[in-house]
Amino acid sequence: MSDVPALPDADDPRLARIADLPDRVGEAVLLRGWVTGLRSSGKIAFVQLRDGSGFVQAVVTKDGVGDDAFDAVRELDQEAAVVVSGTVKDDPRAPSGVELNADGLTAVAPGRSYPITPKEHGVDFLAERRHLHLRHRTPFAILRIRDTMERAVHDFFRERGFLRFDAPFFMPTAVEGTTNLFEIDLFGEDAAYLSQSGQLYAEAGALAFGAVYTFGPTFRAEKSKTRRHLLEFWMVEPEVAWLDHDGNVALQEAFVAYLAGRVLEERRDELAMLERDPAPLEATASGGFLRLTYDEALAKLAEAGHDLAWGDDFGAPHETVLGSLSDRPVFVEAWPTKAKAFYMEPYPDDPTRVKNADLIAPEGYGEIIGGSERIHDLALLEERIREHALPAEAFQWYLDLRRHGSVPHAGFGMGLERVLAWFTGAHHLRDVVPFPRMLTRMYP
RNA sequence: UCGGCGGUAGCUCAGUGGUAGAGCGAUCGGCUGUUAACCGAUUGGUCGCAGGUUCGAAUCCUGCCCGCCGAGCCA
Repeated sequence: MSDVPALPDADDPRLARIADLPDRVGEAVLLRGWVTGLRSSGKIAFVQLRDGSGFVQAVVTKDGVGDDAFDAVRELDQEAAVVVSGTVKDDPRAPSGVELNADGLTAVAPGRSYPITPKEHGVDFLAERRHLHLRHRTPFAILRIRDTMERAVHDFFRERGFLRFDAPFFMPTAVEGTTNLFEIDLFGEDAAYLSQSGQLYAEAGALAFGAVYTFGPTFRAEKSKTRRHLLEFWMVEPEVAWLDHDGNVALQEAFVAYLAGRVLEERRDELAMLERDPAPLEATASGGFLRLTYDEALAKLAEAGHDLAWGDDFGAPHETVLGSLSDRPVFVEAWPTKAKAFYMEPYPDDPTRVKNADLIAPEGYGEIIGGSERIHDLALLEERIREHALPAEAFQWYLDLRRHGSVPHAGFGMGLERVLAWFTGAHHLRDVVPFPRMLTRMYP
């Protein structure tokens, strides 16, 4: 490979990341990156660069680098890999405040007719090239915010003494009878399913460790084709022994407020790149979420012209109405028992309602959390399993949790992508995952 | 699964019965401060697939494929 130019040593003190350039004004640096755009005239060229940490413009003049080098710069194409040397310079005309006065530029690899040109592209075109689209500004900003949120999830629970507790992804049966599951062939023996929730296992963890959380991918074989659905998404599921419904709601509010706060702390620039108004995140970070009972929500919906019967579940349009009641998420509590999952604890003075809450995001992003106090009485749980026609033998281990030292406990599940999409103002959940998995998209 | 919309140049789209179009991109040339630069030239086609109606179909009809948005279900 004699045509590959010599690369700088990894310990060369001049090596810099674009993100660090504002701290190195006046220094001679080396950047390793890729060309995102190029404009030139006869004697000056503007090379747009990215290096994974940020974006910056290098200015190359014919006088500065010589005729041959200048001509070589003008030959660069989009996504050519380059090593650029130069001096960092303050410049108010630059979006990031700095740019690079280049005195040398080495092409490492050509971009070779890079397909994602500076031009509007359709959803399918970009999805087909997701592996390349990741290099561009919008995915760059969103996935950096995703990284911050994932770290914040762990920090939040660690600071509160929770144990990270990994639930299995292969499951012997459905957690809830209603949802469609992906079936896996296990050597022709009994079928297994991909996990749609780690909750039942997290309950075992809560009774073993006090407070645990799971965080991992979750699979739903629903033929949903809306901006709020993926076949594979990431869910956070805390579960806490001795926690009651009110404590559960308080935990959820503190958690979502913390996530919003961390994004505001660490990713202001990325929100700005996305032209996302930070105001809803600021409101959310301060807590104080609106709490409605199911009955109050029904009344609000009736005022908005949506007449539902008591016991009906809410559809997407109804969630949008409820989410628009506040500039931060809205809790809907005390749902009809018959509309909810078998494991939810009923109110002792009104068994037609359960101690649960859904948390609905503003701006039409839908439900971001579902949580409840769990049934801890053995006889009641056995009765519910029968009522829901669930296979009792598969739930014996789950019933054991009620046979041996059962205590009240509660938890919830938060869909990471729903929250992330709302925080970033993304149009679709597929935009907030590196490689989204959908009904119509399994490549790349 | 159901409903609505769509598939024409590399990309985004216009074209509703009579010679296949525009902008952008790409290529070449020009320009010393550009930010989706600008100016000039060049390059561009299995009109989703199959069948039908017609003198003639991108355009009308039938079937199929694919995608987008939504509903249901859910986070």
